[in-house]
Amino acid sequence: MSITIKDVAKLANVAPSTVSRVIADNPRISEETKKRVRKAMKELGYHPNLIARSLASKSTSVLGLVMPESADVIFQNPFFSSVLQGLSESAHEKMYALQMTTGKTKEEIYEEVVQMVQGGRVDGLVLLNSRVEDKLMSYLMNSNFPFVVIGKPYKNEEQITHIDNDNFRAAREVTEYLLALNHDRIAFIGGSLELVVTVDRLLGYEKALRDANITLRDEYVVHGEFLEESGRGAILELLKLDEPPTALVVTDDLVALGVMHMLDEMEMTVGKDISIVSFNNVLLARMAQPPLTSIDINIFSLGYEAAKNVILKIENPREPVKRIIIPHKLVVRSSCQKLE
Amino acid sequence: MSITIKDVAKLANVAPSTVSRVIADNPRISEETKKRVRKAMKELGYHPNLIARSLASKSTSVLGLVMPESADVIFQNPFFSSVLQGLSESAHEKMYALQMTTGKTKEEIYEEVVQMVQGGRVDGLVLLNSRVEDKLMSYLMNSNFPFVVIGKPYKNEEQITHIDNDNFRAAREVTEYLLALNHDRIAFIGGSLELVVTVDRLLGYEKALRDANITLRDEYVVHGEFLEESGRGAILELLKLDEPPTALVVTDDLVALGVMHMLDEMEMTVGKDISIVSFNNVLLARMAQPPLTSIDINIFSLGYEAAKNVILKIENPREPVKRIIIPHKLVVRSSCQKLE
DNA sequence: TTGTAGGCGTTATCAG
DNA sequence: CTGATAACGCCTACAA
Repeated sequence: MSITIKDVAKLANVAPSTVSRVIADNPRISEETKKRVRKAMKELGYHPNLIARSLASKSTSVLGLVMPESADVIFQNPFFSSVLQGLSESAHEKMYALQMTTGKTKEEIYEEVVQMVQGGRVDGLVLLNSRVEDKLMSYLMNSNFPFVVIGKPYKNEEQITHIDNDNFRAAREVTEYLLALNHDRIAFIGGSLELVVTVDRLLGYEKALRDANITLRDEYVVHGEFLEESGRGAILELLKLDEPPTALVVTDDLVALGVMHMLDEMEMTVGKDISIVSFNNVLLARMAQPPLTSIDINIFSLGYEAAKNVILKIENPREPVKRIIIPHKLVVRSSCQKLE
Repeated sequence: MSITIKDVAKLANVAPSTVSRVIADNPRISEETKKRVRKAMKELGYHPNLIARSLASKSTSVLGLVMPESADVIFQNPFFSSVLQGLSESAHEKMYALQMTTGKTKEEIYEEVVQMVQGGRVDGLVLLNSRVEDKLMSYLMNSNFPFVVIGKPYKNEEQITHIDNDNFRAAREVTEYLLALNHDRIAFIGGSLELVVTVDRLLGYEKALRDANITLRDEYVVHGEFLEESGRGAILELLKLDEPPTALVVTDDLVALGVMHMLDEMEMTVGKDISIVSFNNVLLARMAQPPLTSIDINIFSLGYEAAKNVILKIENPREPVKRIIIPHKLVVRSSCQKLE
């Protein structure tokens, strides 16, 4: 039997409602009684029952994090940790707690989210939008529940607040970087095409080539998972070609690492025999051998801004829809060489 | 205004309490009314209010994850992702949600935990026990609240259920492995000595040397953070010695990577000029150049068993204290060489 | 400035 | 097998 507001009230010789008001720091309570009540709280070691409070006030101060389907892939990627760190820091500043979904399939996650939302367990959601997630988003839009997505929503882009990089431009820039190094046989190794981020980056790559009057070749574009394994398969295909590429745009550091490993087994030297640029600039990029030139997309900020913006939405339901673009930056290391 | 149990009751022509019983699948309700009630729930799109349920039943089906202080270090380490994945999977199987602390300092985290516990927000806790955390643990023990720790508690080991590896033995084994390769100048690069895991591994290392009749040298033992940077500083010190070590036992893959990087800059070849074994066997170990020989400590299982065992404690308050040892395994790759 | 009373949506206890 | 009714602990009109 734990200490309730009534126990405090009794000890302080006031009504329970007064105690409640003191907790909320209601200005209409005299300083004197506030002091008395606070003393009683201390004495009894009182801590408010957050559940009861939530029930009465219909708000929880909890943020939900919706993991993408096939979460095992994301758990492997350092990207996730950094987003989480950003979310955590932001949530903490605004005194929100963080709760995450644990489901694996799309259906499980959908059910979990509905439970969270209808069950009143969270005040808002951050979607780690990986796959196209139609059903879930339309549900949330219809129920008018506060949420933001990290990445670009597959559709209804104009009606959903989202935090993203300008992936199109970033990809164009890295490709132009390679072009400036005199490469013209540049291949693209991407994640699943179901992901908007992959598409954006692919388009940026294509745009840069087209602007440079270089014909696009289908054989130069391959796809896989955001995992190290997929990099290995991809590179094999590319090197079998009659005119193998001299440079690679890889959409993820982890994949790039797989590529490099494979290349190494084939006795090709990255930064000499072949050039690589990749995306995300996680710790691995710096630690790779040779260190990878990579686009830093500021992952922490993606998370930080995401949490900040759901909270904005929660606290002001008429907060406008926003599209927040986190800046990126090319970090040049030594995985690329200038061609003569 | 959302659908409540009363609305369902009205539509199904029963009392609210009956609806509640149907939700709980109480066997004393006739199949027929169950069917009727369920139909009504479907029709109205009813979802139970979990907050209200929690208030009435005094249980939340939520697990709390207590992050270590200075969480930024752990966020950088792939170790964390894997533990989280294990926790998530286990929690999901038992239909528990997962909520994590977001505080940064020891004090903030303590306050957060007290709020969670007294506030009734979680049914149990998993402590990612990094630093010595006296105050928090004694609070939890005194309040008799269900919790387990991942790693070995600094004290009260016999009274706290914890999930750990046999780090002493693991360290002894890797050291013996190096000894078998004819190394006798073996150094130890460890994380903070405040961490029990570091101490255990150091002791194992020392034991192996002593058993082999090799004198311990203080200069051969250096410490840092569980971060890549600390590896760099550590190795510099060691190589300045008159008799620099020929082999290194490093307590974390990330640190080992830092070491390797530094070594590389100094034009020393790992696996030839110097041998390295490390701990954890995260993805990076496999991807390193050369691939790192590392002790696989089965991180996923640490998380999985942790969640499983708090839940056991929650559901049976008289569950005995347990010490669960997750098996480890030396994964030999190519970072070590046999000395002639 | 403070107290009273009703309600938040469930579950649990007791009757019947 | 089912229905009232009283908690659960807090918040918030409305009164005083």
